[in-house]
Amino acid sequence: MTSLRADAARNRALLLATARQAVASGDLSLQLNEMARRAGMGVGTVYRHFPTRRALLEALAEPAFAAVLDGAQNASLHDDPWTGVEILLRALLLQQLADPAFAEVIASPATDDAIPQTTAQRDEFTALAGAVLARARQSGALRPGLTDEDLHHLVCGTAFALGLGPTPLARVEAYLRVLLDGIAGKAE
Amino acid sequence: MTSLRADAARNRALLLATARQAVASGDLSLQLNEMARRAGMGVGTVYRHFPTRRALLEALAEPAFAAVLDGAQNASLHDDPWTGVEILLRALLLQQLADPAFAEVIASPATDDAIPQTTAQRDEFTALAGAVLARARQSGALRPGLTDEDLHHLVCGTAFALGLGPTPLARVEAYLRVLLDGIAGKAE
DNA sequence: TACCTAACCGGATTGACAATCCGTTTCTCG
DNA sequence: CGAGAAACGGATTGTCAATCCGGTTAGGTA
Repeated sequence: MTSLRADAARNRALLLATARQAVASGDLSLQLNEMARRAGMGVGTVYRHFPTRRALLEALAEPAFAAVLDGAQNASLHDDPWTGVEILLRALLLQQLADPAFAEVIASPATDDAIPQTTAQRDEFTALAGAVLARARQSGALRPGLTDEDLHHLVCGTAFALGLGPTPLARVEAYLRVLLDGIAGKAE
Repeated sequence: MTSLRADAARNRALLLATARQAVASGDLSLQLNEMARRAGMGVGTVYRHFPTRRALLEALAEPAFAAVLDGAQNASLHDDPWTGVEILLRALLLQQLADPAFAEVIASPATDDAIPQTTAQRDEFTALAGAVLARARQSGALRPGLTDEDLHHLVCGTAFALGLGPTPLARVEAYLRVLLDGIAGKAE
């Protein structure tokens, strides 16, 4: 099952490219019928590769997810615990702005019907972020009383807030500063 | 137009009650066909009263909107500018948690097809909130560089973040503190 | 009360879209 | 090259939003 048939692989790639372009042009609806039309293939083909809109969404989000994992890795390697938190949260936030598909995936809870890739990435992220946050908490840089989950939610909320404005990228640093100042421990 | 015919008024009220119950039970989809079925009336009746899902949504949000206006009024009357901001933001946040319909309305931009009631409430809120925030800015209690719109978005983002967790109401104060600390001026 | 008309009601119908199913075509391996 | 597995395509079915118009009712008037 590891290797798809040649035509299947071609169609899958074409489909992903088509979907990515749709998302890039602001259409996050990812109507599978429409994707089939644009990619010039039958509806059945689309549904075989991605049984649901969500499956397609998760496949699209995969690279952004990988980028965040890189960021989390960096964060955990940095000497200063608080700087680690900054790096982690900035990476998570920036990727959500860069890729709306990723934003939707990361904001929704893990489900059993997620594709394996996504589940694995999510687990790895939880572990890495957990380490970064634990260290910061230990050092007193992080306000007590906020769980890892709280912080995850707050970053997603910040991405949502940015999305309400006309030029999210122009305001990232401002909103990020609000968040960081808000979650910092008093000892900072 | 000020006074509906008796049957029309009755149906409108019944419809609103049905929709409110649907929202309260966690169904925010507000499918107008479904509302008609549950309220025991024809689809046409529903569509005459509320031509679109959004019209119904805005009608539902009206009381919550009024409550926020009250809160904003209070905020503007309080002596301390920063306390005014706290009151304002807490009211805005709490109403979003209490009424998902209101949350959706307040998070989306003003549109021309909004019902007059909503437009009026939105305008009044903008003015009231603007006064509260201007005073706080003047006093240095508010971090510079954040517009009224930014703050509006940040509150909506916080509501969104709370909605990602299982028990929003239990974490309101924690998240609100993060937000307030984040937007406070250094002179606080 | 009896009538008239504007306002309102209801649900059959149309249109758009998601999702499935299966006969046909294409690939791959021996 | 031939057989069988895998993938393709699109007709079809089911669901839901939204419209349209013939039938019904409220409420004013004489």
